[in-house]
Amino acid sequence: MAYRILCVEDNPEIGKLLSEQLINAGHACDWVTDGEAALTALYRDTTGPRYDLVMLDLMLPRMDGLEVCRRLRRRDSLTPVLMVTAKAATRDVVEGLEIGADDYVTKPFQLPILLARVQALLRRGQQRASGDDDIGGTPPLVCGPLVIDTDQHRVELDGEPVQLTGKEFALLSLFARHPGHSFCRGELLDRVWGEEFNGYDHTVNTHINRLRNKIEADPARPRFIETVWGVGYRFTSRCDAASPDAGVGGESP
Amino acid sequence: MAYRILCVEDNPEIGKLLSEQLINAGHACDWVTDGEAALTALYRDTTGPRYDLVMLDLMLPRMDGLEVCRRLRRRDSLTPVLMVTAKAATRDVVEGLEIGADDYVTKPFQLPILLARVQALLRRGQQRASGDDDIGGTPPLVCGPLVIDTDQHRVELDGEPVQLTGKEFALLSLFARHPGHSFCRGELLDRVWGEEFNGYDHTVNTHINRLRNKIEADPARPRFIETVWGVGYRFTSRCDAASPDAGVGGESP
DNA sequence: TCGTCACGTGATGATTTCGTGATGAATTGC
DNA sequence: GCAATTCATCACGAAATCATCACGTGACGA
Repeated sequence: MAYRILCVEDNPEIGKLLSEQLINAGHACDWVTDGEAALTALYRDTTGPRYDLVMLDLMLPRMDGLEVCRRLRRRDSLTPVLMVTAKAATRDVVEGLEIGADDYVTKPFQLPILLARVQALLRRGQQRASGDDDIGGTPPLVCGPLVIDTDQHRVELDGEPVQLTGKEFALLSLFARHPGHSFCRGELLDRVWGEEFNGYDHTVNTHINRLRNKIEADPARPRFIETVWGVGYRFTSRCDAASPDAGVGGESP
Repeated sequence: MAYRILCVEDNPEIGKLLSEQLINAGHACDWVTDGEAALTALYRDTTGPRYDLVMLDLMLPRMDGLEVCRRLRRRDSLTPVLMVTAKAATRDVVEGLEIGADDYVTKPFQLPILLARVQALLRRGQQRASGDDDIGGTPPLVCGPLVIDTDQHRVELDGEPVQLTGKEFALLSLFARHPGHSFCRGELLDRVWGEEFNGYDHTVNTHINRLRNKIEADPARPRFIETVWGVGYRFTSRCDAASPDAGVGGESP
C-alpha cells in the first residue's frame, strides 16, 4: 500500500536514489534538500499529518537535521523519523534517538537494509495510527486466533468469519487496540457510544455479554474479554490457551 | 519510566550485561536463554501483553530467534521486537526486519546506542498503546519482583499474575508509591476507603492479611508489607530485594 | 405493512467482595 | 514471668457487583 514519505537530503545523488527507490517500492515520496523546506513541507497541511515517515539527513543547509527533528517533535510526536546520516559517532546516534528519531542509519548504507527499515517503521506507525475512527489502509490486527480487519469491518476467529453488530465491532476493535488495558464502563460508553450518550452503565454489560456469546468458546469463562471486578473490562492477549482443553469443565484455581 | 523487557540471549555474559543495564535504567527485565523459553515467557498464562519490548538474539538453542519472532507475530502484532545478533549480512538484517522485527542491532554493539534504541522503541510502543487517544501512558510500577500496573489494573509477582480485589489493589499501589513510609490505619482508611468511611480500624488488618496471603511467599514473615508495631504498616523500601531463587535470571541453579 | 435486526432498559439470580466479630498468637511494659 | 496491648487469622452474613434473559422501541428493507 502507498505511504507518503518525506525525504530530506541535500546530496542530490543520494536524494535521487532514495526517492526513486521509495517510489519504486510503491510509496509516494517528496524530496526536499534543506531543513527549512522540510519543516514547510511537514506543516503545509494542518488538518493532519502530511507524511507517514520522514527520512532525515542531519547535515543540511539552512537548518540542521537535529533541529528539524526537534521542532517536528514539538508539534507531532507520532510521525516516524528515520535519520540517515554520515555522523556515526556513538554520541551522535544516541543524541539523534533521544531527540526523537525512531531509527538511525549511518552512511554509507546498504540500500536493502534501509528499505527494510523503512518498511518496519511504516508497519509500526500504521498500527499506531488506527484511532477510534479508522481510516483506510490499516493492516488487520492480529491477536492470536482473532483477526480484526478494521478496514473491511470484518472479524475472523480461528479462520472463521464472525458476524458482529456495529457496537460489538466497535467494542472489540477498541479492546484489541489496547490489549490489557482495563476500561471502566464510563470510558467504554464515551469511546464507543460517544460522550453525548447518556444511558446506563450496565448497557455495556449487555453488549459485552452478546459479544462474548459470539467470540468466546465458553462465555462463562471468557478467554478474550475479562471482567475486572469493581473496574470494568479488559481485553486479553492470552493466546496460548488456544485449544488444549478449552471447554472442558476442569477447575484449576 | 519502568517498562517490562524480555531479554532472549544465550550468551551468559551478554545476557547478564544487558539485563543489568536495563534494570539499571529502571526497567523490569526478564532474561531467558533459549527460544522455547522465550515463547513460554511471552505467553505464560496471563492477561494483556506480558512485555513492552523483546530483545531477541537470533542464534539460540532449541528454537531459532527468527522462528520465535515469526510465532510471536502470528499472535501479537504489537509488542516491539529488537533483534540483537552477530548475523550482520545484509540479507539477515532484511529478513529479520521483514519477519517483524522493529529494529536490528549487530554485535558487537555500542551499549549506549543499544540502550538509546531500546528507549526509542519503548517511546514509540507507548504511543502505539495510547494511539491518538490518551489511553495508557502510565508505565507499570516495578518494585523488584512486584510489577504493579495501574493502567491494566494488574499485579505480577515474579512474572506470575496475582488476582487482587479492588481494595487490595488500592492498598498495594498506595504502599508501592510510598515505599518505606509507615501508614497508620486511619491514614489507610482515609486514602483507600475515603474519608467518609467510618468503620473500624481493624478492617485494615483483614485486608492486609488477605493481601499478604496473595503476595507473600510466607505471610507470617512478610517481605513486602511489614507491620510497624503500635503504628501501622509499611511497604519495604528495599525494592530490589528480589527473591533468591525465583529471579529474573537465567538458569543458574 | 410487515418482518427483521440492533439496541437500550429492567428484572432476577449468581458471584464476588467487604466489614465485622470472635479467638488465638505475638509483643510490650511492668 | 505476667498482664495488657496489639496484631493475625478465620468464618459468616451483608452488600456490592456482575451475568443473563426478556421485552419494548425504532430503523430499515422487502
